Amino acid sequence: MARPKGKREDIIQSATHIFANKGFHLTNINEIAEQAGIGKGTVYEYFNSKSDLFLEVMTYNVDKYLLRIQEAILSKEGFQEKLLAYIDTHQAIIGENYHITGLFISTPAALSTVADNGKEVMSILCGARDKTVKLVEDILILGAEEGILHHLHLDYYSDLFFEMVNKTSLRVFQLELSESEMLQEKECLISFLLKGIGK
Amino acid sequence: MARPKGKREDIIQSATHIFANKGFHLTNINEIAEQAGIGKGTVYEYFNSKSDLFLEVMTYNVDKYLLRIQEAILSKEGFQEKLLAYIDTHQAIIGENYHITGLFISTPAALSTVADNGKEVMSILCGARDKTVKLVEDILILGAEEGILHHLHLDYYSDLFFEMVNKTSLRVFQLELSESEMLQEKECLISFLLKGIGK
Amino acid sequence: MARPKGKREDIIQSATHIFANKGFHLTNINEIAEQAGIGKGTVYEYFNSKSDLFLEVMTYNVDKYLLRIQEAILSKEGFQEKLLAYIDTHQAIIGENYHITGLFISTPAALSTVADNGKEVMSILCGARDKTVKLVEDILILGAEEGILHHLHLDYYSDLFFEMVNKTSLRVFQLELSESEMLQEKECLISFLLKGIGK
Amino acid sequence: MARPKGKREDIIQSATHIFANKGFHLTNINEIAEQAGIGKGTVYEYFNSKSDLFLEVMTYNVDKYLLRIQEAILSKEGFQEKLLAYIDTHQAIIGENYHITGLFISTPAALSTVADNGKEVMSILCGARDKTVKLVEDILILGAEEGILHHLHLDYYSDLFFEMVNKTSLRVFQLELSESEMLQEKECLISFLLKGIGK
DNA sequence: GATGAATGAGCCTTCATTCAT
DNA sequence: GATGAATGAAGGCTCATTCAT
Repeated sequence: MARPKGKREDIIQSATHIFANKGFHLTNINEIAEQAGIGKGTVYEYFNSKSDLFLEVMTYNVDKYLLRIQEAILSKEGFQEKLLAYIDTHQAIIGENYHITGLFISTPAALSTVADNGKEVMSILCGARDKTVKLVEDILILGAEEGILHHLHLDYYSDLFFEMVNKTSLRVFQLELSESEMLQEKECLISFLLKGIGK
Repeated sequence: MARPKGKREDIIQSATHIFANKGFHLTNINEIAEQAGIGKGTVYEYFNSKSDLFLEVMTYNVDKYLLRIQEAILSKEGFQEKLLAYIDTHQAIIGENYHITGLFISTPAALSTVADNGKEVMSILCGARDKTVKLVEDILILGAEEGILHHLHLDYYSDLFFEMVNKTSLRVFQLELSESEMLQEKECLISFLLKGIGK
Repeated sequence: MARPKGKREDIIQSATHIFANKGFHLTNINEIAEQAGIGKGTVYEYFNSKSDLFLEVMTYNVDKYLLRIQEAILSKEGFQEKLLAYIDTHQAIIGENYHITGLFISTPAALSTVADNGKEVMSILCGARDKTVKLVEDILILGAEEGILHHLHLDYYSDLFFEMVNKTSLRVFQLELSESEMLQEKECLISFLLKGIGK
Repeated sequence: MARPKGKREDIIQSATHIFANKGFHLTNINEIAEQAGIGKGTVYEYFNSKSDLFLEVMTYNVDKYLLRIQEAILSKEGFQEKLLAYIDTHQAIIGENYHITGLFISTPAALSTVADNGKEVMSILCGARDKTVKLVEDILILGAEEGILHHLHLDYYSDLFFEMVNKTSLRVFQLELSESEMLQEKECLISFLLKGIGK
C-alpha cells in the first residue's frame, strides 16, 4: 500500500516476503532482485551479502514490531487498557503479517541454524523477545500495583503470558476463527490470566 | 554379522544430531555418513534423498516423544498425577535432548521453510503437536470430571497449556535454573493453571 | 580551469601504479578512478575500456623509457661514453620505477596472457625491446668502428647484452646491493663484455 | 605422447597448457575439466581451488625442469661437457615446451601479480631459478678449477649467464632460427663467455 | 564533461545424487 | 549390500560498462 521510499527498502520488503516463504537457503538473490524490480547486482550495492541482507530484514521487521507494540502500550493508561492494547496490537501485527511470521516466531535453537550468521540473527530475535516480555512484565507489575494481580514471580509469568498471547493470535489464523470466536478466546485468555481454569 | 536394521538407525541418529546443530541446508550427507561410520553412498541404500532422510528423522524423534509422553500419562491415575507426569516427562525429554530441540520446537510456518519438502515435515510436526495437545486436553477433561477444573473451552486451554509447559521446560535450560528454582516454577505453573495470577 | 589533458595523465599514472602492483585482472577501474581523484565513469570519457587503458599505460611508460634512453645515448660521444650512459640510465630508470618494473620486464609469451588484448600489449613491449636492442647494437657497432670490439654477430650480442644490463640493474634492488657493490658489478659487466671470463 | 597415469596428472597437464595460453585469470576451471575429459566438479576432488591448482601446476613443471637439468649436468664430467649439457638441455626443454614457457620465464615482480596467491607462486619460481643459477655457478667454479676460467665474481657471472643461455634458447624460436644458425649462436655464446667480444 | 547508481554476464565453488566396482 | 569417485546444476558474488542526470 505504502510506496516504499527508497530502493533499499524495496529490497528489504521483497526479501522479507521471499525469505518468509522459502527460508534463507531456498531463497536466491536473483529472485529478490526480480521481485524488487531491479538487477541482481543492485542488491549488492545496498547489502554486502545474502547473510547481511537477511540480518537487516530481521532487524527491520523486529524493530517495526517493537515500535508499534511500545506505542500501543504507551498510548493507554491503566493495567486493563494496556493489557488489551498489547494483546490487540500483537494480534493485529500477526494478522497483517501472517505470511511472514514464520521468520520471526521460532525458538532460539531453531533460528540459530537458519542462516550461516545464525548466531547474530538469534541474538536479534531473542533481544526483541526479551524486550517484549519486559513490556509485558511492566504491564503485569502495573496490574499488581493496581491491586488486580499479585506480585509473585511476575518475570516468569510475563514470559509465559507472552507465549499465551502469541499462541492465541496464531490460533485465529491457523484455525481460521470467526470474529466472535476470536473475541471469545481473548476473554478466555484474560480470564485464564486472572483466575486460572480451576473451579 | 552386522544387523542391517541397526545401520538404518545409526544413520537416523547421526542425522538427528547434525540436522539439529546445523539445520537442514548446512548439513551435508557426507558428514552424516562419516558420523555414522559408513560410506556416503550407503545412506542412499536406506533413504531416497536428503529430504526423505530429514522426514524420517523427524518422524523417528516425534514418535519417540509421543510414545514416551503417552506411556507416562497412561502409567498414572488421576488428574493431578497425570498432569505432573506430563510436565515432568516433557521436561525430561527436553533436558535429555536439549541440543536437538531446535529441530522440533518451532512454529508451523517456520518449519515449512526448513527443507524443500517442508510441507510434509510441517504436517508431521503439527500432527504430533495436535496429538500431544489432545493428550493434554484429556488430562484437563479428567480434571473437570474430578471437579477440579471447569469444563469450558478446554480445547483452547490445552493448546495454551501445551505452550506454557514447553516454555517452562525451555526456561530451565535457557536460564540455567537450579533444581529448586525449577521446582518452584513448576508449582507456579500449576498454580497459574488452577487459579491464575489474579488477587 | 582544470586542464583536461592533465586528467588523462592522472588516470594513466594511477593506473600504472595499480596495474603494476596487482596485475591487470586484480586491478579494478574503481580503484584507479579513486586514486586519480575522479569518478568511475570519467575513466570511460578518456579510455574506451580497461584493456585500452592498459594498452595506453604500457605505451606511455614504454615511450618515456625509450625517449630517456635515446637522449642519454645521444648526449654522449664515443663507444665507452655511450655504453656507460646506456647502462647508467637503464639502471636509474629501473631504480626510479622499481615498483612498476613487473609490468614491463617480462617475456613476450608471459605478456600475451596478461590482458585480453595481450597480443597488442605484447607487440608494444616487443617493439620497445627491439628498439632498445637496436640502440645497443648501434653502440656496439660504434665500438667495433673504434676498433674496441670485433664486428661479428653484433645483432646477437646486443640482444644478449640487453639482458645482461637489465639483469645487472635488477640485481641491485633484488639483492639490495650497496653503492660500491653496484659499481663493482658494473665494472664486471663491462669487463665481461670486453674480455669474457676466460683466463 | 606418454599416457598420464592418473586423473590428477591429466588435470595438471590440461591446466598447464591452458594457463600457459591464457594466463591465470582468463582460464576457467570448466575448460580445464573439459580438456582433461572430466567434469568440472572432479577438478575439485583433486585440488582445493583454482589457485591451488595453479600452484601445483607451477611446482610440477618447475620440478620437472630442475630434475632434468640436474641429471643432464651430473651425467657429464668436466667443465666443457657440463656446460654444453646445461645449454643443450635448457634449450631442449624450451623447445619441447615453448608454448608454455610464458608461465615460467618471467621476472619475480611480474609473477607476483599473476594469481591471488602470487607470492607463493613467485617463491616457487624464484627458488627454482636460484637453484638453477647455483648449478650454473658450480659449473663455472669447475671451469675455474680446471684453469679455464678465472675465479672472480662467479656468483654474479652465473646469474648473468643463466639469462644469456635462456635468451639464446628463446631466440631460436622467436626468430625461427635454422639448425646451423642455432649452432653458431651456441658457439658465439661460449666464445662470449670465455673471451668477451673485445678485440 | 563528470558522475556513480544500476546492471548482468561470468565464474568459482558446493554438494546431492549416481553408478561402476 | 557397500562404496566413493565422478558429476553438473545451481547460486553467491564481482566488476567492467552504461547512461540518465
